[in-house]
Amino acid sequence: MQAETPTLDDVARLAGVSANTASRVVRNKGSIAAATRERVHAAIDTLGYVPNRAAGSLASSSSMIIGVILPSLSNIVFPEVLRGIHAGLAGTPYQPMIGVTDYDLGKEQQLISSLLAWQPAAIITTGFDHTDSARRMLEGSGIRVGELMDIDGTPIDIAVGLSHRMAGKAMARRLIERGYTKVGYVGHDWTDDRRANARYLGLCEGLAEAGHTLAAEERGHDASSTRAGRAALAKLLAQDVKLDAVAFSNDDMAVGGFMHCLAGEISVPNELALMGFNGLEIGQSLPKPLSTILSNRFAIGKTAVELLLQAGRSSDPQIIDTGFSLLDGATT
Amino acid sequence: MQAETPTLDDVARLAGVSANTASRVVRNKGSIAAATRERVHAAIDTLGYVPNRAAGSLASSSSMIIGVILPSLSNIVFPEVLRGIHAGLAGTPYQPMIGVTDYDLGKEQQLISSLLAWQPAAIITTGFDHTDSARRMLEGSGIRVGELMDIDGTPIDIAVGLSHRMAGKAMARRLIERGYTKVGYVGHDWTDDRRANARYLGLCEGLAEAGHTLAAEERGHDASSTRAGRAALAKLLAQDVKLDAVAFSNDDMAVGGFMHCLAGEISVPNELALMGFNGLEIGQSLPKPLSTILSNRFAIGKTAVELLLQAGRSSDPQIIDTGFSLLDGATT
DNA sequence: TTCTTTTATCTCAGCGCTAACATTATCTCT
DNA sequence: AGAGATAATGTTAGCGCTGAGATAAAAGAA
Repeated sequence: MQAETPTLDDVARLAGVSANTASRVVRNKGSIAAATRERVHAAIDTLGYVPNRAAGSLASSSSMIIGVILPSLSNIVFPEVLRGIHAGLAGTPYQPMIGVTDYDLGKEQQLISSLLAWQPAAIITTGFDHTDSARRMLEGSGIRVGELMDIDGTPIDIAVGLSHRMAGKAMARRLIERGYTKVGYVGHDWTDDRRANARYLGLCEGLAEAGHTLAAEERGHDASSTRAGRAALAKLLAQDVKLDAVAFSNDDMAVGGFMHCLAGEISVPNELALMGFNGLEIGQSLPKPLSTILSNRFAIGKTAVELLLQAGRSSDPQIIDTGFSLLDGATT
Repeated sequence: MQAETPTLDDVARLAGVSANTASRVVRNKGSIAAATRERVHAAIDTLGYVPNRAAGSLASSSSMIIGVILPSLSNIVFPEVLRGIHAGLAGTPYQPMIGVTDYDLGKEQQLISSLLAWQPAAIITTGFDHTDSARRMLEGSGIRVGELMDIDGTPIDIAVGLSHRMAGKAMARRLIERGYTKVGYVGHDWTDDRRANARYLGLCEGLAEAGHTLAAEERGHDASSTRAGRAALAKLLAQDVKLDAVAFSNDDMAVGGFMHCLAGEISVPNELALMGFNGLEIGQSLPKPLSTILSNRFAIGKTAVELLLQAGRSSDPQIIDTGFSLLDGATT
C-alpha cells in the first residue's frame, strides 16, 4: 500500500520549509506565518502524515501518555473513573496507558516503574498507600501525580476524591436519624482496601457518637460482589442477633443483601433496613431504590485529569474534595 | 533525589561491557556469557536502571504497546474483556494503551491513527465495522490486528468472539423448547451496536424456524441499563399484547425487566418468562437466577492477546470461536 | 596443525523528532 | 535614519536505544 510512512522531513520538503518549522506547525508552537502554516497542513494532508510519538518523546523527554493505575476492573466503579479520565482527555493528544494492581502495592510499584519508562506526562493512581520505593519514584520523577478516590491523607501532588471516613459516618447518622439502633455490618474482604476500611471505621465512629455500637458484623473472604453480599447477609442473620438495619461495605454487597431479603421474604425496610455505598445504577433500579451514598466516580476521574493537565507540579500538594451525597432510597 | 536517570551507557560502563551487550542482556536476545549477564544485571540493580521505551521504540520501529479500542466503558462487559487482555499481558513487557469510541466509527478511525503513531505491537478493536480509511490503516500497518466479540464476518487478521446470530437463535430455541410461543422483545438503542442487532435477527430467525414470529417488541432510545430495561418492559406490556415470554437485548435490560416484574407483582416465569444475554453476575444473584446466555468476555480478551503475541501476522485471517453457553436459570 | 564454524562481544550509524541557538526580514520608536 | 525589538525561519546537535555487520576468541573438523 503506502510506500513508507512519511516523516516530518517529507512534509517539510513538500511544503518547502525546514523540518523544524514543520514541527512547530504540528505542535502549534512559536510564531508561524499563516501562509506557511497552511502549506504545511496541506502537505500533511496529502501525505497522510502522522507524527511518530516515540521520536517525539525521545527528543523532548516527555510524552503524551497519561499512566493510569487502577486497583481492579472487576468492579464497575473503576471503569467509571476511567471513563471520567477519558472524558477529561477527550480532545487532547494525550493517551491513557493503563495498568491494574489487584490491590497489590508490589504490582503498583512495578507498574509505576514501567509506566515511567514511557516518560508520561502524568501518573494517576489510587489512594495514599504506596511502597516506599514507589513513592520515591513518583516524587523523584517530577511529573504530575494524581492520587484518586481518597482525600484522608497527604498527597504527593494532588488528591481527588472523598472522605470515606465521613461517608461512613454519614451512613451511621442516617441510620440513627431513622431510628435504627441495632445496626449490623456486612463487608467484603477489605484487607487491601483501605477505603472500605475507612468507611467501616467512620460507621463505627458515627454510631459511637450516638451512643451505640455495631450489633453484629460479618466480613467475607471474597472480593465484593452481589453473590458475596447475599451470602454474607445470610450468615450475619444466622448469628441470631436481633438487628433492625444493616450497613454494607458497598452497593454490590447491598444489592446482594436485598436479593437475600427478597428470596427469604424479609420485608425491607420494615423488618430490616439496608444501606449501601456508591450509588450504582443497579441499586437505584431495585423494586425499592437502595438507600446509599453517591460517590462521584466519573467526576473524580475527569477532575483529576483536568487539573493534572493544567500546569506543572506546584510546590505544595493539593486536595480536591468531590464530595458525596445521600441517596434517600426506600430501603431505610 | 536521584541525580539523573541512568541510561544503558551507564549500565554498560559499570558492568564493563559495551552498550549493545547490555542491551542484549536486557532484552534477553542473542548469546551472552553467563558471567556477563550477571554483571549487567548487577549493574542494573545498583543503578536502578529502567529502559527508556521511547528510545527503544524509535530505534526498533516497534513498541511494547498494545492498542486497545473499546466501544464503551459504561457497560461491565468491556471492562471484563479488558481484564482478559490484562490477564493475557501479565508477565510480558507489553502495556495496553486504551481508547474508547462510544460506538462511533469516526472516533475509532481517529484512535487507530493516533495509536499507530506509537508503532504498537498489535491493535485490538471490536467487530468488523470500520471506516474504509481505518481498515486501510490497519491492513497497511502490517502489525497484528484483533477484532473481538464477533465472528460473523471476515477478519483483517484474527477475530475472537462468538456468533451473535447463533446466540440469538439459541435464545429462540430455548424459549420454544420450554413451550413459550408468544415471545416479545425488549432492546436498547442498537443503531450502532451490530452485535445486539445480530442477536435480534438470530432470535427472529429461530422463532421463524419453529413457525412463530415476534409477538411484540419495544426498543428504547437509550443505551442499555437496568433502568432502561425496566422502563422498556413496562412499555412493552402496556401494548396489551398477550405475551408469555420476553427476550432482552442483554442482561442489563433483562435485570431491569425482572425488577419491573418484582415491583408489579408479575410472577416470573409463570406469568412471564424472561431471558437475557451475557451471563452477568448480577443476573445470577437475582432471587431467581436469570435464564441467559453466557458470553465468555474474559476469555475473549485473554485468548486474543495470547494469539496476537504468539507470532507475526499470517497470510490468511483466522477466526476463533470462544462460543457461548446456556445458563438455565429460573426465569424461563 | 590449519581451516571452518560457533560463540561472545564490539563499533558505528541512525531511528524521527525537538531544544537551543543563529539568522534574517520586518517593524517600532526616537 | 539608526538602534533595538519582534516575528519568522533555518541550522545543528543530540535524545537513548537497537540493527547490521565487523571482530576476536573458543571449539570442532579435517
